[in-house]
Amino acid sequence: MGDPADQLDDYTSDCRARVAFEVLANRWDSVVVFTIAAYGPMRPTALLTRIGGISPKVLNDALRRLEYNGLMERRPYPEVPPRVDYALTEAGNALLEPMQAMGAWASRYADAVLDAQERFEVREAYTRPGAARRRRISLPGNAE
Amino acid sequence: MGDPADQLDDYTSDCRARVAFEVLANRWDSVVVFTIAAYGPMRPTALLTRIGGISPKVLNDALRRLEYNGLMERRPYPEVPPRVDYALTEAGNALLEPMQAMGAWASRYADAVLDAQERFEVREAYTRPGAARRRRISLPGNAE
DNA sequence: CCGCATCCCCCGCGATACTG
DNA sequence: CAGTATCGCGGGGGATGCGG
Repeated sequence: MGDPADQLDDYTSDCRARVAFEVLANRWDSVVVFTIAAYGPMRPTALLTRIGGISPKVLNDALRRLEYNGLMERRPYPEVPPRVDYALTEAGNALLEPMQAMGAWASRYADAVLDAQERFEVREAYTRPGAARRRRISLPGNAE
Repeated sequence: MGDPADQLDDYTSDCRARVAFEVLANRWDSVVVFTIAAYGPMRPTALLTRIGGISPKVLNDALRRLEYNGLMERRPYPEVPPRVDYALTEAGNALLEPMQAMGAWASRYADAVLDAQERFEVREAYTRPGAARRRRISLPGNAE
């Protein structure tokens, strides 16, 4: 864990390291993983209320994608009414620690990011009046 | 760094931790950050050849987005022909360690991810013949 | 050499409505 | 309750061409 170049071939040749970011690249995937890591296997409805602000369809998309990527296991029970829950796989569990490292970075630098966006927009408005809007990072307190 | 619930409020309330993933959510952003972390400030053309497989336009998009998010600093020189280079900010540098943690996970589990995708598709072909194609993680050795 | 302007495609998000 | 079917929208990836 010293020289960044140690992992560099992972990017320039076959980019293996990128896999870690791609499996969490979508908006809700990391939220779902983290929630289940914190509370254990959960049913979709529980996730809906626990997370908040996510629709059933989008949650289902996320769960299937996580299953597809091997981070989550779907566990259906042969009952009626239907019951299912989702649990982390070994790979999903192993991802938790790196995710916490990213989270620690965020709690330290999230304000810096938002400030940078703010200053960038001011600067751009001055030098390029007609500039296209950029994609801000959307936080609940951030909503327009 | 023990209980995942310690960071959980970051997700359910204002989702601060998500910022860390959003700033690297796009395909090339992590590659660019990592390359510059390894080799120091670089000019766009150098990045183009070093990284490979990325077009000038897409690289420029990535650089501007990274600048917008406060991870990179654009440093133009008043010369002709024009010269520019990009360097990591403090926030960008601080991101390197968490990124390496993610990279370590990837080198351990990337194959598991690809296997999971493979098995998922086989399973799905059996139970849902008309299923829509899913978005595979694209690696150079992976290209169709 | 830098990077902007276009154009196209794909896909995730989100809302809504419906079935077993 | 779990999951699917649609539809619209927005935005990134990629290719190409132009201008400072």
